[in-house]
Amino acid sequence: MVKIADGIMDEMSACSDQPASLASALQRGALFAANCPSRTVFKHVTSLWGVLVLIVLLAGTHRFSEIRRKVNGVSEKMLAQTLQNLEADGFVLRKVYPVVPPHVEYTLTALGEETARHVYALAELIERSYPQIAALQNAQQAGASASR
Amino acid sequence: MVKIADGIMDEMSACSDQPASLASALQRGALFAANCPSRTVFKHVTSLWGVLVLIVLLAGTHRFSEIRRKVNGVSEKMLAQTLQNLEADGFVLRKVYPVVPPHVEYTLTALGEETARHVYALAELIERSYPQIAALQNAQQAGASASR
DNA sequence: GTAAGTACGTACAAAAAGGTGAGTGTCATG
DNA sequence: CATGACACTCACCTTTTTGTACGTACTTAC
Repeated sequence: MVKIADGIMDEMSACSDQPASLASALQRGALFAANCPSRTVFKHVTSLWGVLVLIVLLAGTHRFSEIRRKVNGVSEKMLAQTLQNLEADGFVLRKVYPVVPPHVEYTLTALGEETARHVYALAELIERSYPQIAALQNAQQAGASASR
Repeated sequence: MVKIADGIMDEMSACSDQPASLASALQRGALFAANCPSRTVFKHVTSLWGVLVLIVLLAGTHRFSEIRRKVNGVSEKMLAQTLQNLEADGFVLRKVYPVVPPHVEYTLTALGEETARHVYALAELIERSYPQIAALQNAQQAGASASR
């Protein structure tokens, strides 16, 4: 087994509730402790809509309704919320042109692009291996129905 | 801007509801279409508990309560559910020893290890860049309160 | 003049996720 | 002899997330 996870493991006990002395630990995040702010950021990028938006924006700047058309099934409300979160976290840049039919453009920041590439790699891996997964699930289902 | 997202973009219109002729397209997943099964798998690995469990298991085989102790804040119910999902998707292997105090071990499969490495890379990136993100959010908050 | 597009905000309702506390059966420890 | 550990499961409840439908302010197209 790999041992690369030991580093992040040591941060587990960080991120407690004491306000004064542990401020730097809090700043660093520490995904493993409960009630940690970095968990929120993580949820923003790994939520389904967050992921899909990041992947769309990896192809270049888009307008609101362009994203909406590409990401099938997202409601306007959810898309607006997702984009606001990603903007607040510094992953996307929002540029408003004060013209009469509103025109807003969304672009990835440097951090957003790096994040999106990781997310994209993960999405691609799952897409690639989905046939195996589906086959496994069918096999398990068949086995379950055979055993009852 | 990068153009690597164009490949997955072409799959957007796949994954429709027709049962017969598009079975192979359905098998391939196509994360971008609505109501697609690969979205479910994706949600399993990118949910907060899913992520943390994968990272813990990257360090090696663990028992149920070991995982629970390492992943702060997870309830027994959620952990059981998460592990069942990951097992059904073929990311973790569950090995039961039929001994008198129950003994169950969880290990990553090959697919699970590959996935976990991607997830871990993403988590590490966010952890690393969290200080910047927090600083940005504080700056935005300060700007907002200054403007009102 | 009516519809549609643009980029959202808001109110309400539905659905999903998550927490809580109990119970299972056996054994080791105090 | 009572408690706790083990690995869960179940029923019930609360919280969070998400969807739906509508409104906005203005313009272009039919």
